[in-house]
Amino acid sequence: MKTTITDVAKEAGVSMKTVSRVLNNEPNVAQATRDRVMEVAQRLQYTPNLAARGLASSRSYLIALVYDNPSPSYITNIQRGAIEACRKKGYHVVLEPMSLEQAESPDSERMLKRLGVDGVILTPPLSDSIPMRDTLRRLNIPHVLVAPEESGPSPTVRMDDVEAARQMTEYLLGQGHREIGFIVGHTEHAASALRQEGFEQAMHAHDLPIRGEWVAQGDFSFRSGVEAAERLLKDPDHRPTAIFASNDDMAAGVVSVAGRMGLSVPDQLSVCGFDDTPIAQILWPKLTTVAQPIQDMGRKAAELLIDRPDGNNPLHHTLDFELVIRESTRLTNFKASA
Amino acid sequence: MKTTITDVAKEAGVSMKTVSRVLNNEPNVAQATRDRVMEVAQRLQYTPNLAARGLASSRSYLIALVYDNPSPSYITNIQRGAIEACRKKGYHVVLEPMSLEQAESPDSERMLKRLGVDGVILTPPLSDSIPMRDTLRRLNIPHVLVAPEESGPSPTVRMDDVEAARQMTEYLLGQGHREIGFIVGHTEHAASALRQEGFEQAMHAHDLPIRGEWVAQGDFSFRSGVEAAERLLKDPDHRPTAIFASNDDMAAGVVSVAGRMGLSVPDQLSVCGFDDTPIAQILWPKLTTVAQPIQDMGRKAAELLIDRPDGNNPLHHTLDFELVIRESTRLTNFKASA
DNA sequence: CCCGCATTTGACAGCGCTGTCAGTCTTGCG
DNA sequence: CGCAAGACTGACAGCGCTGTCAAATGCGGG
Repeated sequence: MKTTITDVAKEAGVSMKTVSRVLNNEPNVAQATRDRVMEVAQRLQYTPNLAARGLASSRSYLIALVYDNPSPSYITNIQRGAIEACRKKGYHVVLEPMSLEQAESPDSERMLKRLGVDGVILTPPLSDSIPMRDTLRRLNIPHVLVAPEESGPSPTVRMDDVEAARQMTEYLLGQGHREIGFIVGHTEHAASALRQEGFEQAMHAHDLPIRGEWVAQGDFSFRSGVEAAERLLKDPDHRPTAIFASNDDMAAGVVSVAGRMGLSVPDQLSVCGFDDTPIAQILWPKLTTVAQPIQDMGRKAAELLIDRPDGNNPLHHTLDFELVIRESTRLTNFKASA
Repeated sequence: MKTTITDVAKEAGVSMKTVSRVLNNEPNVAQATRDRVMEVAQRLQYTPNLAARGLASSRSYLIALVYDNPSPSYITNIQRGAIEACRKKGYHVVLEPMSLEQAESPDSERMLKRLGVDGVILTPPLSDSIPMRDTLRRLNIPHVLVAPEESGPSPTVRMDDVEAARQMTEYLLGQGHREIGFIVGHTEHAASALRQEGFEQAMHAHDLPIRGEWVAQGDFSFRSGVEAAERLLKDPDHRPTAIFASNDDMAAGVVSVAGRMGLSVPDQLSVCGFDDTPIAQILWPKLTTVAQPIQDMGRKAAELLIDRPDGNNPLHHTLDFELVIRESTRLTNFKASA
């Protein structure tokens, strides 16, 4: 037998509406009444019915997480953060994975309308999709982008990819490396270009050339890291002393190739990644990388959706990253010989 | 402006109820009427409102995924499968992570009641929690356990952990290994004991002793794998020729320790894991492991929840695993010397 | 002691849909 | 040709809650 708001109202000797007010923390309820209602609700184990609430108030208390991200650790972290924020406010997270093509087709519109979610969190690369964003705007669904760039009018939660890549490169330079290979990420992810940009900024700042043969294209997958590394390291007489991969999976690929080639990491080759996924700590040697505040981004995104900040608050939020120096990078040997 | 069922009804010249019938695939609608309604619904881009539906029919079209699982790849796979099944039937997946303690506290009850989900998928180790299962039964919420054992009246989707571990051990034995170390998984997971059981069955079948000093306790984490491996391999004069870890993360720990000790895998030490997580392919050498049909389990679980099979169908479903032989295991060298 | 205002409370409609049940229209068959 | 058993359709109530607006209450100053 479910307890309804009517039961609570009767038991507490007030109207349904008053109970509703108490439960929604609305003002203009006498403290005594409030306490009494709370006590009764507690005692009767009353739980409001989400569907009814949603129907009456046209809010669903549902936040959709829309993503097309193959990295389990990335999305579980976003999920964790979003759920954490939602829990506090009585919201729930529903999952709506969606390929880029789907997202840009009319399908996506139906899915979103049907559920009637109160907000949508979009993660890369969907957050870079203009059609997707347009659809959301047209449907008038509040949304927050987890995206590397602040583009357009939608609120964004981001990390400074350029700066992070710049600092990492600076670190490598500080370790004496001059011959640095770079592996670019998936072209569909806006972050890829930004990380590359950061890398190039640092190189330029030190008047170092960007050599075409030491920049390889990858796609964020381990396999692509392997292939890129094979290309970067194929000439024994002319190898970079360090390789900066745009994410950890590709860095793992580099480490793997180095191992196969008998190159010791970090003694003969420094390797660093980006993201600080679990693999960074499992790899041997442990990977130097950039820790993204992914969970915080998920949390922040959900918070922005729930307590819809009024115009005065900033639209875009940049969270802090952290360079994590582990064992896969070290002072270059070749410095002395120069 | 939202289109409601009334709009469609008017436009099609039928009653709301008939529209409802068409949309829910109920019988007893003339084909001509059905077609006309469908056409209109399509044209008006009508999408039923979930909340209203839920309120009227006391179904929410929501399936909750309740989990307390630290492995991103495991839960994303379960998610993938569940979502796939839900999509087909117009259901959605909401995430309710929950620690074991939470699950066994009254908190969980409120969360579940509040949402009013149509079903719950429970993954290990929550699926082994009696209080959690009791709560669900008491609340009369249909649920499916993704669990290694068929215990109790709740439908279960599982994999035969004992048999898988037995076969993997048989494989090692077939490769000539006799001195096999085993790393047990997290004690809270029922699967741990089952995998150990499978290992022991195979050993017994070959009249081989289970040596206490070659069975180490782990907790499914990389770190615990490292510690276990250090213990298993500490005596240079008395080492196992193969180590069977109860999951891939721990196996990765073993590989890492072997590397540090200068033991070549698989030449001097064969290592195998369990689960076939992404790391198994990233590791060098690639890990021999057991591929669990995790995504299929998620799908199956959701399907069972949605098309509530009547009593005649089997309650418990066992899906097939697969031994994945990669590069981390090989014929033992020591066989010849014996 | 009464009035105006702010605070607190409640009555009621209705959100968009589906369950129930009664009504109408076919059809098959004696 | 008539009638019962279906096939099909619609009217209506109401799911459990909140928004609106009106009513009641309390309080301080004239």
